[in-house]
Amino acid sequence: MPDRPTTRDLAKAAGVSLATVDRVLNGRAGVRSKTVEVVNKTIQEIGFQRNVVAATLARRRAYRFAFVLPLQSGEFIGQLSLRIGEVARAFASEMIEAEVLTAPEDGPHGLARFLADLSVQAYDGIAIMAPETPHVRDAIRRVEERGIQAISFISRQAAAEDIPFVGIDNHAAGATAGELMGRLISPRQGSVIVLGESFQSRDSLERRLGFDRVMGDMFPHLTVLPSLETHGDEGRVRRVISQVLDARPDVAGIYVLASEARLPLTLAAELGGGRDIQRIAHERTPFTEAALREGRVEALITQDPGHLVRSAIRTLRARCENRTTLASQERIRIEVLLKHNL
Amino acid sequence: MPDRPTTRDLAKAAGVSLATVDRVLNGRAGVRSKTVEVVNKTIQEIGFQRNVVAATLARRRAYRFAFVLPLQSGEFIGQLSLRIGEVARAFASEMIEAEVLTAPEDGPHGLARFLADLSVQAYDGIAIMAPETPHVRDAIRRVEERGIQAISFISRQAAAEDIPFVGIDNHAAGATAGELMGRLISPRQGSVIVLGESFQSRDSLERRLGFDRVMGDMFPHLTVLPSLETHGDEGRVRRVISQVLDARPDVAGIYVLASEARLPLTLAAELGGGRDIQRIAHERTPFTEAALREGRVEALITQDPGHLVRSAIRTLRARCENRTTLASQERIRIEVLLKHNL
DNA sequence: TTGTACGCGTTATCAG
DNA sequence: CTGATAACGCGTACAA
Repeated sequence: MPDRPTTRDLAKAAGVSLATVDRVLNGRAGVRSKTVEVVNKTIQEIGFQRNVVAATLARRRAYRFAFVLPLQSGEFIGQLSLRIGEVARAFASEMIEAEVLTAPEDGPHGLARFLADLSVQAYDGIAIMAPETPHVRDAIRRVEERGIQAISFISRQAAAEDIPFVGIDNHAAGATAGELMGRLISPRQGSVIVLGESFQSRDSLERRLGFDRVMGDMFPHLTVLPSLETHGDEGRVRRVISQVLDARPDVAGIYVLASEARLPLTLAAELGGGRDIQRIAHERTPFTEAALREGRVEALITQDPGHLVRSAIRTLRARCENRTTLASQERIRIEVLLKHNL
Repeated sequence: MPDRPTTRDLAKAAGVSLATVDRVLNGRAGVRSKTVEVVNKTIQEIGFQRNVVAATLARRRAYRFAFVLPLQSGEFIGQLSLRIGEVARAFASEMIEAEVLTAPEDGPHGLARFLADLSVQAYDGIAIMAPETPHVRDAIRRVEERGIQAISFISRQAAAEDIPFVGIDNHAAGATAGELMGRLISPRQGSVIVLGESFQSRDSLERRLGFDRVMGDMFPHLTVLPSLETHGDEGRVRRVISQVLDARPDVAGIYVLASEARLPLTLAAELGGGRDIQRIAHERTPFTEAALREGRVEALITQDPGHLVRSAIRTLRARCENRTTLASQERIRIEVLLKHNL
C-alpha cells in the first residue's frame, strides 16, 4: 500500500467499523476498552496518521474561537484586537472563526460570571487574558468541564499547571530588559528607575524580579531604585519622577515595565532633559514604535501580537482535535527591538 | 443565506457551471474573458470566499515541496535541515510534504542543470537557497514556466523582483548589528573588526553596508576597520586577526558577519584575551547558543529557521492555490538574542 | 468554451 | 456498545 492508510484501512485492519475508529480517534465514550486497545495497536502497526484536512471539512462547520480581553483601552490591547481581526479574516478560509469578547469590568467575580454564561453552542474554545486569581482559575476550569477548550493568554494563570498558556515568560522578559539595560549603561556607573503601572499583578512582579536578578548578578555596580507606580493621575506621577531625577543625578537608565509606556516615556523625555539616560520599554504599539524611530527610547522588549493570536488559535484547535502542537512553533519569543529591526 | 456561499452558490449566481467557476478561481485557461469578469463580479457581490480545506482535500494528493540547500556542511544549514524535517512531519497531516535536496557543488551552472531536471511530477514547488547569479535566476524562472512554483530562500535573487523571496533584509540585519554594537561600546571610543567568510556574496555585502551605514551615521566616534575574510585556512586567519589586535590596542568590538561563526568566535576568544571587547555574531546554532550562554559573545542577530521554513511552505502553497499570504505573518523578523531571551 | 458526475477522508446521524 | 451511510465543498476527468 503506497498511499497513507485512511480510516477505512484502519477500520478494516482493526476489524471494526468507521464509526468506532472515529470514536477512538476522538476520545469519545461508548467503546469497550478492549476495542480501544485493538484500534490503538492497529494505528501503530499500520502507521495510521489522521488527515486533519478531511477531518476539518467533515465537521460541517467552522471552529469558533473567542478571545476574552480586558476592557482597558490601552494601545497594547488595541494592537491585539487588530491582529485578532486580521487573523480571523485570514483563517476564515480554513474554517476557523475568531472574535473578541470584552470582559466585564467588575473584577474577578464579574469575569467568572461572564465565563459561566458562555454557551457551548457558541464557542469551541476561548483564550482568556485576565489577571491571575483563584476565581478566574476556577471559572476557566469550569468552562473546560463544559467541553469548551480554554487557555490562558498573555497573562498566565501560573498556579494552575493544568491550564494551557500562550504567552511569554515574564521573568525572562524582565531579565532580558535587565541584561540589555546593564550592557547599554556599562561601563558607566549609575542608578536605574523602574516604572510600572501597578505592581499588583503577577506579570509585573515577575518582570521586576527578572530585571532585579540580572542587574544584581551581572551588573552589581548599578543601583536599581524602588519601583514607581504610574497608575493614578499624571500630576502625581510627574512629581514623583521629578523628585527622583533631582535627588539622583546619577540616573543612567529608565526601565518602563508596564505594557502601556506612553505616559512614562513622555514624562521621561520631558523631565530627563538633556541627560544621557538609557530607556527600555515593553511592547510594540504605534506610540513606542514612533518613540524608537525618533530616539525617545533605546530599545523595546516585545511579544508579537500576531504570533500570540495565531498560536492561541492553533493551540485551541489542536486541543479540539485531541492533537499536540509543534512546540517550537508555539514558544512565543521575547523580542528585542532596536531602531533598525523594527 | 446564513451560511457562507459555496462554489455551487457562486456558479448559480453567476449563471455558469461549477467547472467554469473552478477555472476562474484557479486562473486556468479556457474561459472567455467576458465570463471571467462575470464570475469575478459575482464573487464580490455574494462575498464568496474559497474553502481552502475542501480544496486541499479534493486535490487527492498532498502538496510536494522541496528545499534546495547548498552542500556546505555548516551549522546554520544543519539547523535548517533539522527544521525542514520537523516541519515536514508536522505538516504531513495537512497534506503537505517537504524534503531537502542538496544542490550540486559545481557552481551556478551545475545548479541550473539540477533545477532543469526537476520533474513537474515530483514537485509542486521548490524553495531555493543559492547565491545570486544570472544563471540561477534564469533557471528559477524556467522552473516556474514549467508550472512548478519557485521562490528564493534566505539568499535573495535581488535583481529579480518577480521571484518571490522568503528571508530577511540583510542590509537591515547589518544595520541592527551596527546599532547594537555602537550602543554596547558607547560612550567609549575605539575601533571595530568585521569578520566575514568571503565578501563575494551579495548577502555579506549588504550586511556590511548596513553595518557601516549605521556606524557612520550614529556612531562617528567609532572606527570600522576593513573587512577580514575568514575563508581559507585557520592559520592564516589566526595571523591576520592577531596582527590587527596587536596593531590596534583600541579594538572595542568584533562583528562576525558570516553565517558560520564558529571559527571567528573561537579565535576572537583566544586572541582577544582579557581585553574588553564587545562581540556580535549571526545565526543561532548549537555553537553560538553555547557561546552566548557562556559569555563568549554578547549578542546574536538571527533569523528563525523554523519560521523561515514554515513561511516558505505557506508561500509556496498560497502560490499553488492562486492566493495571497498574510503579509504580517510572512515578514521574517531580524531577532536580537541576548543570554536571557535565547 | 462549457458542463456533469464522482471522489477525496473524515465526522455526524441514526438504526441496531 | 457498534455499524452503515450520508454529508462536507471543492478538484478533475471526461463528455458535450
